[in-house]
Amino acid sequence: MRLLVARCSAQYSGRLDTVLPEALRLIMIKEDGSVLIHADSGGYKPLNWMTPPTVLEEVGEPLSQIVVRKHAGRSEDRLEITLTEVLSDVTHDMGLPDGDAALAKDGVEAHLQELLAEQPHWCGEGLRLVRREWPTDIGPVDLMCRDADDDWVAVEIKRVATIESVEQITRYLERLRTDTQFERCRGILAAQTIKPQARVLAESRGIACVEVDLAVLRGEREPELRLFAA
Amino acid sequence: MRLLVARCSAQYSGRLDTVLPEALRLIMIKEDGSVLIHADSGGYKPLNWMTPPTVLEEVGEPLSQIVVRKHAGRSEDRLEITLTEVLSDVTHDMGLPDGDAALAKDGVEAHLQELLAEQPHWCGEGLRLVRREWPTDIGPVDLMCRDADDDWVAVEIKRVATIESVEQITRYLERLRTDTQFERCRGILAAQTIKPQARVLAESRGIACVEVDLAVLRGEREPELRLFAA
DNA sequence: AATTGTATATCGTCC
DNA sequence: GGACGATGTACAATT
Repeated sequence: MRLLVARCSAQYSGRLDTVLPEALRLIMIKEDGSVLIHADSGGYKPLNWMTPPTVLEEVGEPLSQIVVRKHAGRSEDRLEITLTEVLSDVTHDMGLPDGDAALAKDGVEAHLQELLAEQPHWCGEGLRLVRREWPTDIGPVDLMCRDADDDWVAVEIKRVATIESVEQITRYLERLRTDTQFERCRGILAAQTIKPQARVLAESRGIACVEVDLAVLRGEREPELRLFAA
Repeated sequence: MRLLVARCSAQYSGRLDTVLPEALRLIMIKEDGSVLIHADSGGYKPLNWMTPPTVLEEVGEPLSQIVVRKHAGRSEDRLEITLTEVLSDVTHDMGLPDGDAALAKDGVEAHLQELLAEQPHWCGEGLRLVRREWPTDIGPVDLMCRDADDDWVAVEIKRVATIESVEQITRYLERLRTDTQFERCRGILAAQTIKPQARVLAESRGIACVEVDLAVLRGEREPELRLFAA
């Protein structure tokens, strides 16, 4: 990894065009060809960047320009960095990327689905799981269940439920209900958070909304009711 | 900006939980409290990060741990970085952020809308603009026009048009057509690129598709027809 | 290669 | 401050 601290300007041309006026910034060049320009503020996102695969070209001695090229579909992406003053230029050998050192995540939608599959009653009282990833010809229903009356219930699971989530389960229900077996099939939208507009749309379509809590699902916390029971 | 090259592991707990095993990485600490952990590959995105406002705590001499805290809603986000070997630790004073040095973008959806508002004929022959951002109670229609027959035409503008774009203009048309004044209102989807599936869906719904070229809209290039006229 | 779906999405803007 | 929409979304999984 090469780290350049330099006064620089940049021009990007690709999906759109950008101009970055001159200022002091960090230029990060990774072993795999990634190039990132970071300001000393602004969080997460680089001002300009290029993801691999790239071709780098260095111009001048001392270094006065870096051109990063990339083939993107039929045209070419190009990032041109002009350096007017290099304050620091160090390269660190950070070794080969270690596959074991990958980031492990916990608590994403897949986990939510696992937990709700094990405990479908959090989606609705009396629910029993029939199958996860129930196939339809427009995609799989996250959980297919039956309720206490033995009626079918399709559950769509999201970390954050939006209008689009409601459209999705609506499509599934529409599809399922063409089959007489499922013509009474109900829909439930289960999510860690449900956007207000999604809730309104869902309920206007007779789709129930359930907000679920990961910690509760894991048994790490009692349901909210108990908070007031003390 | 402080740049640490160190063998480190990290744990994040917030919207989800992540574990990052030990390896050699770059830790970037910005003046505004941003903290980013980058590997020597993988492009744009840090493995872990925290956006401002944050509270940083450094533990040990020599440095053996950095704890980054942040209030996120009702709970707390926490990033804990454990350092086992620090290879480099340099701080660069990069001066105050210069407002003039902000990134300037060109060619985003807003520009497309401006240009098409000035030259609506690129959306369809004989079109005249009535109003940009025509309000409906489910959101604004990008351009509301009338055609040569004085019929209404709603135009949805996208940089890249997808199925979702078709759904969006469909919702608008549905809404508009409930008003007898607009019951014959047509729809046009204008974009720099239109995904094949979006085109099929749009045309099956009687919504016209127009691919527009920024350079042509700006008069920097003749329309494609001329390319073959030489 | 193209499409789909998720994201600690991030980041504006508007209300 | 919350909700909504655009993003050079990025990125992975799947067809």
